[in-house]
Amino acid sequence: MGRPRWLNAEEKRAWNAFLGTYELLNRRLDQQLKQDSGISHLQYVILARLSRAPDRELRMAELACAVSNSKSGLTYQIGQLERAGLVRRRACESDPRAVYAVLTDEGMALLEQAAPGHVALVRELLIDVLTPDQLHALADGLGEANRRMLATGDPATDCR
Amino acid sequence: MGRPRWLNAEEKRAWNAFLGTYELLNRRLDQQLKQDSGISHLQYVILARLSRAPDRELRMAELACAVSNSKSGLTYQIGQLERAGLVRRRACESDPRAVYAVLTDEGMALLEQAAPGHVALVRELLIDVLTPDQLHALADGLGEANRRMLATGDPATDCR
DNA sequence: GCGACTCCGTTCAAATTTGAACCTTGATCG
DNA sequence: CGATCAAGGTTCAAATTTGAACGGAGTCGC
Repeated sequence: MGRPRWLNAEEKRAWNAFLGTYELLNRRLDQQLKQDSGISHLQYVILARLSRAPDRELRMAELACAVSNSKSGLTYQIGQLERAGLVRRRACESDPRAVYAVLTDEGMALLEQAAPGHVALVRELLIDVLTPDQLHALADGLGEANRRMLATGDPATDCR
Repeated sequence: MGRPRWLNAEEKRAWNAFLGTYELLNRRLDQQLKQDSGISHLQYVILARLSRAPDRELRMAELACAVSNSKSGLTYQIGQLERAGLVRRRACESDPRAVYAVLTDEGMALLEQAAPGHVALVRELLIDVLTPDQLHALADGLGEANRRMLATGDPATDCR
């Protein structure tokens, strides 16, 4: 391996924009969701993921992986959501070790109430700011980066 | 305002890829930096930002803004970095309220030691995965989103 | 000079995240 | 069977983040 290949100006620009956009965006989404619906962005993502699953339920490990969260982190969040009545835990009949997180009707209702404002903000702050070409490039490029990291991921490391 | 404009398939793809990539990437960078250099990704970003500043120093508020962090969060991190000898606080002579965070020689040395591996991983996981067109689109698109959020930001809200 | 504001950075308690350790089963192999 | 190892979730303590105060100074208009 030779000398480190530093980032050139455009690469730096892209990298900094990527980091900055995420931080800013995540914070705005968090604030809006908390204010309007009393849940965090992470909780929204969890509820949304469950709502798309068959029977609106998913196993803990699978859900953790789907929202790029750790096992223990998910245990905590599901605990919060359960206390709020938005999610319910269900034991798996075939495998005693497994636990399903199930979206309740209340959870679905909250999600439907929160979604319009959330999506509108995502549009305003990111999606609608991009040109169609940029949107496409972002979907392709980041999609590929995503795929590679998932493929490379140390499987022992929580899927994270 | 009419019915909510939901995200179409490509928009969803872009949005999910964006969120997922950040989560995965940030975690990998964190692990690598902790393992190789004993600092978190956030701490790396702070040190790196300081290293680029005139006299390697920046005021707390400015630094907080530059790394998209909260004031109290930065106070904490600078405390940690100071304990480790990587950063030092300096009072401002002209304004008694102001505090400068200064990168020490040790901090600079650590940064220089950490940088090659860090940059290599950023390349491997993101930059080098993108085509030149995608890189350009990302820099432009996310740069613009970034700019707008900074412009829109409630100035009272910590600059976050 | 006074009052009303704002800015700067810190402090504090509460909420969340992290990572390792742990407890239960499954699965696999002799 | 019995041993070993991996998988699935939870628990726990420690580290970090959050957001709302707070205290001390500047600033501005009057």
